[in-house]
Amino acid sequence: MNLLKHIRSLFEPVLAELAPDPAKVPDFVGMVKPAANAENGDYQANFAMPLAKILGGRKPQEVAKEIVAKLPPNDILEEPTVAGPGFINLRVKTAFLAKAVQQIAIDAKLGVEAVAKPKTFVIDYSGPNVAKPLHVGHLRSTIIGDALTRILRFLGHTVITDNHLGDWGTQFGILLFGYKHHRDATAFEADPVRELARLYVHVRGLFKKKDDEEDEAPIDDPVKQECQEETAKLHAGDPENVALWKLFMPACLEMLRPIYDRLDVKIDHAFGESFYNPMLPGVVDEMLAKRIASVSKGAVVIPNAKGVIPWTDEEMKKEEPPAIIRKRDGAFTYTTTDLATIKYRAETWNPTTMLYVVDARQALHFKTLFAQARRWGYESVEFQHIPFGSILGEDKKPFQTRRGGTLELSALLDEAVTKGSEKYEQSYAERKASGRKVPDLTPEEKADIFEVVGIGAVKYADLSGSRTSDYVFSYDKMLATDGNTATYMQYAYARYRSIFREGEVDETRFQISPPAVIITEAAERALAMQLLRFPEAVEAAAADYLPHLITGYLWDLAKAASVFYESCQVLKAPTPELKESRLLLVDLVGRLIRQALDLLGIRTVERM
RNA sequence: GCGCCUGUAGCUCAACUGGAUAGAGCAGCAGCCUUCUAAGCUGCCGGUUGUGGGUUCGAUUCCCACCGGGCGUACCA
Repeated sequence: MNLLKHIRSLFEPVLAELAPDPAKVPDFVGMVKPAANAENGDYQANFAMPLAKILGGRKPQEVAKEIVAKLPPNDILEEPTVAGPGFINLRVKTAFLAKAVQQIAIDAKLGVEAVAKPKTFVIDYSGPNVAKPLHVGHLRSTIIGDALTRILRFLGHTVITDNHLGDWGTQFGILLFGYKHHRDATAFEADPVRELARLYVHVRGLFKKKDDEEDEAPIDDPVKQECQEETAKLHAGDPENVALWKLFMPACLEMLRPIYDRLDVKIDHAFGESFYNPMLPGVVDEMLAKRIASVSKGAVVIPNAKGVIPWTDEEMKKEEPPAIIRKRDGAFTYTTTDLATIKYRAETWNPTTMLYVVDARQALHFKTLFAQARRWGYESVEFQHIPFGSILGEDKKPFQTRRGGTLELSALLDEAVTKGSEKYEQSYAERKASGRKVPDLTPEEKADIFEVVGIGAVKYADLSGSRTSDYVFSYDKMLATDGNTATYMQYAYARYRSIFREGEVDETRFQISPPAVIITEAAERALAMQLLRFPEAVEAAAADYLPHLITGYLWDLAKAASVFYESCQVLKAPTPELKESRLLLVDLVGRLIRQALDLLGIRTVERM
């Protein structure tokens, strides 16, 4: 049950009666919100002020009082109070809280209801180039895309994920060149994945570097030119190169496996660029036939989002550029591939919505693409670019290795796991030395903790900031044990879980027959309130594709749980009934932390 | 030039999309362990929300101008 929605629905009939324009009622209903300040209650309604104005300058306080008086009888809210310029302060009845908390205990989804009208989403994310290791640039797309997938599915939507692989690009030229000139035949036979990875790195090493800071070779680099020729031959259908491409592909896909496994990311499909390659001429023909595309300067272009193709130099300065779908030399572009992809996805899965979790820098590309795809015949599909900011180093410059190259994702994760393990071991030793309780852990359990903590830290850091802004990557900050971090949540989880071991309590029984919830202390009430807000957080996160609303919820939950845990004894509670009630609260905190982290793709451990 | 994003405490970030006295964490200061895991908790200090206008009962949020930062601007993806 979504408590906020529930309360809003109480006001709806009253507002419908009062508001002159029925179309405005949902806006007013939406002005019931969580209280900004807990001293003012649990929720607050802010619609009296604007409503008073519409009603011809009545006094807001009077309007507020009238609404309160007309509120239907219910067992949810205490008598609302009117304060300040006309705020209506709402306090949920404690008895209702207690009952509602008991109810979510038997719900596997902890109060989150399936949406009334499930949508079908196709989500495009991650999109690595095969034959090339994943690097830091793929991190955000992969993590955010995976989190959104989990969140939308949790709400009951159908989500189809499709990894738009770069499997037809210049990186294959590098492999083809390497295979032809530098391969170790026995090594390839024994382990093609490893040998191809070696060849890729080896050939990249043969490129002349522009300077030490850049990973790019100059255009006139002889090795690079040969690689490009190999790519061109592949695209032209050269039998030898096509055969080699087919030979390489399974190994290339295999190279991606470990990193996705490690990130706990599963993507349903992987229709890459190569899959769409045969469809590209048809796309261009169709666009020309429908008179959407035109020939400009030897290339075939589609108009910008405003439907304009700038022709003169003057226009080009003012207008957004068109998008090229066939270059002067006859080659197609990624816009062409994206159009073919839209067509295929629309025809195959008939989705309501297509999401593209892609770097904010490609905003213009998607703006143009979506506008023309609508004209092309897909106006009923909701297209959404889900942009995100760049990852910056602590120097505020694009995140790179110390030597300036792009950092491989596996190395980044290794570093996070290593740093996490060092911190953990140090803390573990200190805790033990000062006589505190620490769990006895096998080396395997410890290794698992390090992995869970390290990967979790990277993901949580990425997801906890607002999606659209750039974020500064810092191992120290993400692995901090205090503050809004994965480590903090994971530790809190382990701590609360330990109560059941300590008290030899089988907490699984709470899911079948939860005890009555007794709320006496302020900390218990505040925690109960927070336990019930999970649906609000999940629904808000899904509505705007903002995972950080879930980390925000987690943080609020964790703080409420801390206060409760410090001020209320659980195992030594004054009465058996209170002990049961508090055990249930602790169990729910644990389940909520685990579930919320799971929606973000982050794991927990039972002991740490 | 045009367009998009961005500017909040010393640092890293929030602020539920227009609501009440702008909140957290770190850093700094002062406290809490004969233990339900102290990787924890409590309190204090810290702000002209880049600047100046406007819209209105009310602006960090919306509009305009300016300043600073980032990114994008047709044959790479």
